Amino acid sequence: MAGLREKQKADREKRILQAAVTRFRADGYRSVRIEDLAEAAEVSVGTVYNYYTTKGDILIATVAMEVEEVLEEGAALVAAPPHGAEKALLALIFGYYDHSLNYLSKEMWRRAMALSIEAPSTPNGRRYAELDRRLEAQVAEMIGVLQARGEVRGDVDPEPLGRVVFDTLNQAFIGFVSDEAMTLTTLRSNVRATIRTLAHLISTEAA
Amino acid sequence: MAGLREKQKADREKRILQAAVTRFRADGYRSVRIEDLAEAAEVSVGTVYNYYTTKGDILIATVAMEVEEVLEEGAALVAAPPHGAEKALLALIFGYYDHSLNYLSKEMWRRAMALSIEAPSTPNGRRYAELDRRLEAQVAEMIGVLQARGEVRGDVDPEPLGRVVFDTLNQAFIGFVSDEAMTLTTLRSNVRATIRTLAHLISTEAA
DNA sequence: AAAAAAAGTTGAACCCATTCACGTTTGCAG
DNA sequence: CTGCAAACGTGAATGGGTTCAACTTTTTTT
Repeated sequence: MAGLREKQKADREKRILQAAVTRFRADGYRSVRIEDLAEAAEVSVGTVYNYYTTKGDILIATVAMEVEEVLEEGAALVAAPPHGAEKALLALIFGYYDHSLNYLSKEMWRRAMALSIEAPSTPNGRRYAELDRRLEAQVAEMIGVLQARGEVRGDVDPEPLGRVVFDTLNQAFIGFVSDEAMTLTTLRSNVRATIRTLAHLISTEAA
Repeated sequence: MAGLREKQKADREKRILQAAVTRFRADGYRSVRIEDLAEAAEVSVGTVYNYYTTKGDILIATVAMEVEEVLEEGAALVAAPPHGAEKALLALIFGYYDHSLNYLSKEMWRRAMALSIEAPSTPNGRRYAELDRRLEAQVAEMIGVLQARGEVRGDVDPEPLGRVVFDTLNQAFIGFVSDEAMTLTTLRSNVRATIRTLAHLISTEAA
């Protein structure tokens, strides 16, 4: 299991990914050449391609790290959401947003999203789609919890609703990364307006 | 106005766009080289770049043609929507969908959408975003009409609701073009499920 | 109508992501 | 410990979008 070869492989992969996270953020995804990464990771260009099938693949790997963390934080929130549909949904969504620039720049997000649309059937595309699916499921799960608590109308199915909420937060996020000047504060405020309307519709009449 | 130079310019641009629509659909966006388009349009590679700043730009021009037509058809529907929120919204959305493959293949849509996300601040990206904005506004407009007719609850703002509906139909469409095997029938049925839930929430209680 | 300016065309050169034929290292059998 | 096979690393070559300096054509000026 832990032969020399295995160890070297793990080492090289880690060095490449590390170089990618650093350089992509520092110099921008586009302007980093594979040759730069190879140099920083002390391997050859060919070797980079031995570990990642495309440049975009390296990016997806870093996005995946980010989203995995976000999902974990989200799970904690879903276990005990704040009271009220609006507050609870916004807490979850803002958690996603606030975390989103930890490892990734807006440019990196744009490229990653573009990639997932453009090449959905590649391993990378599938991987990104899978992350989206899990985020969507988490939103639906939270709606289910709120429903069980009697804070959301019982006559709606959490699954399509989760999709609607996810599509909304996702599209707002695309708007955010598409505009270099937009702050997280503005993003939050944009999405709050939309979610408020939705929350109003699905809340039990108590409001 | 109609000097020789103007005429030649219009001619060349039309030939390039025509070549693009034809070749992109026939051979796939990716496998068509700029040199191919240049040859088909009887100009040089450099001239193609004189009319369109990137390959993606040529694509956006064809997408724009398609969406302009769709908006026109949509306007007719908005003027006199079918009765009931669900029916009316679905009629509008299905109109969009049914038209979508007239000039464009799924691959072309994927690339165009990816482009709009990846390069939102280029003229092309802006242009695509503008088309999205107009589609969204049209959905909101229809909701407004339904509200005026008393078929949609008066206590909701059509604008955020239009955004939610648009985000939903857009995301479903992305799912459609991401899966070469998916039929329009399946797309319709997917979106029907989600829109039904939304329509249920916003309809006047009469239901 | 000749000359100069303006506008547009051209295709070879450039840049990079990606590939691939070849060399090197590791694991393992004898 | 030796030698072979498999796995892996290497970097020069390839392909295609994009750029740009030189050349043509159209328009304007005199």
